[in-house]
Amino acid sequence: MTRPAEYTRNLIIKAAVSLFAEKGFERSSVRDIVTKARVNQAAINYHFKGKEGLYFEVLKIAFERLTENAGVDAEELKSLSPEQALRRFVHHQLRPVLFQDEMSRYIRMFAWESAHPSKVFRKFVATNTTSYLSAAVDIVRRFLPPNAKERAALCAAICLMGQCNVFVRNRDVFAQDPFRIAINEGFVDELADLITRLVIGGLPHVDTRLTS
Amino acid sequence: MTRPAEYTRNLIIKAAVSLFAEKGFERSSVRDIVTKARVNQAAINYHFKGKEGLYFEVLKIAFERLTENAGVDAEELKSLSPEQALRRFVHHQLRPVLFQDEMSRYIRMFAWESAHPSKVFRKFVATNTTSYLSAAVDIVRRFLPPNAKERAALCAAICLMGQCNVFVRNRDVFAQDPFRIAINEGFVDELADLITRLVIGGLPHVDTRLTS
DNA sequence: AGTTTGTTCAAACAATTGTTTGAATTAGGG
DNA sequence: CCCTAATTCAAACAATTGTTTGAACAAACT
Repeated sequence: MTRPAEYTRNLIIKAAVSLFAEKGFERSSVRDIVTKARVNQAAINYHFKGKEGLYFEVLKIAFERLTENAGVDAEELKSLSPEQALRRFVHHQLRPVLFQDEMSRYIRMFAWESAHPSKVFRKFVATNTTSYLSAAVDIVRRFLPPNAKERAALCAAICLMGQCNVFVRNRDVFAQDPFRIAINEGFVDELADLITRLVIGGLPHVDTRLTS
Repeated sequence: MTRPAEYTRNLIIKAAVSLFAEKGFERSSVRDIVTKARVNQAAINYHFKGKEGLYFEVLKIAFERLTENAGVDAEELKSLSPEQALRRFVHHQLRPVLFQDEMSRYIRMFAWESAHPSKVFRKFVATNTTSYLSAAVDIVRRFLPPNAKERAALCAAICLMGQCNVFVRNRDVFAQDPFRIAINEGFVDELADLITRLVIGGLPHVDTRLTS
């Protein structure tokens, strides 16, 4: 073998994560990916059975890494106060606004998916029993009235993610003309604080009507 | 002239609004549009100088209609209590989850843009002095501490829109498997109530730090 | 050494995209 | 009635997309 297969696979995955995070799945072409990975055109189809296969693999990796190295661990969650847990979570979600590290790229990928889920992603969440929202649901529920319906917690979690994601996706838009927000560490801290306060203040007032 | 030009233009615009609302600008092909409008392939380029020209026209119309027939009018706003105004606004934003009328389609188009602004849209907001966020900013500000920075109001408005938009865009996703939310009038009412309470409860706690 | 197996590569393929072309058609003004 | 200008139309174009092909290649096993 000219070059170990594993090596090429990793090159492709690394390039794919970078591009999928930057512009989402649909807007990333296989030619962009193979160019960035410095591998041959046909490599993606050989190793992953096509672009969608590659994406599925990437999603799997991202989900694993994110759950094992989440902002809040399942047990750690209980040791934290509800507010601390929420604050940590929001910070974690807003990470990709600022940083370009591995975790940020994964979060950003999911942010794109939350805007417009791809076919592959839907298949992915169908096979993965653990919802990618469950962390948010757990965190949110501790603020809700004890008799709040499960569905209310789900909707509140979706709202929470929506608020964070809009900033993650549109990072560069807000940096530009009509807004001119300087995106730096200070801004992210304050934004995280704003969202945290918003949610903490609001959640207890969510009533229990949402039909389950 | 075989058919009045105005007539064809309107056919195209109507079909385009429908498709842009359904899947967004990029995912709507000119062939889909001309098929739906029952006009010739070249008609879009003849009447609008290309797909982007058509979209710009559609955005202009949508923005006009939405501002003149907004959920809350600029003067009407003052006559309403802050809570009433917010509630009306949220309901208005959530409309396309349920209805398929003209206004809903416009709102849905902007919801797509809030997920990933197109080149055309950025040019559009650049030429339109009135921000498409200004209504949300006005509504949100009345809940903020009086000394809250302008930027805090902007961020809070973005959060508000983000919460509504995520449901508008993903309407059919939430209706399906992992969630199975029955999307009906009752659900939308309760969702609007949830978001309204969230925001009302949270906004007063937003502090004034956000650097301007 | 020779064969097999796994991997890379350049090229071509088929499908889809937005746009252009040039002739055909139609309505209105002289 | 004819001529001009506006509009429609079928066809082709150029560019981009994801995928397939078949030869070339390198390592491992017999």
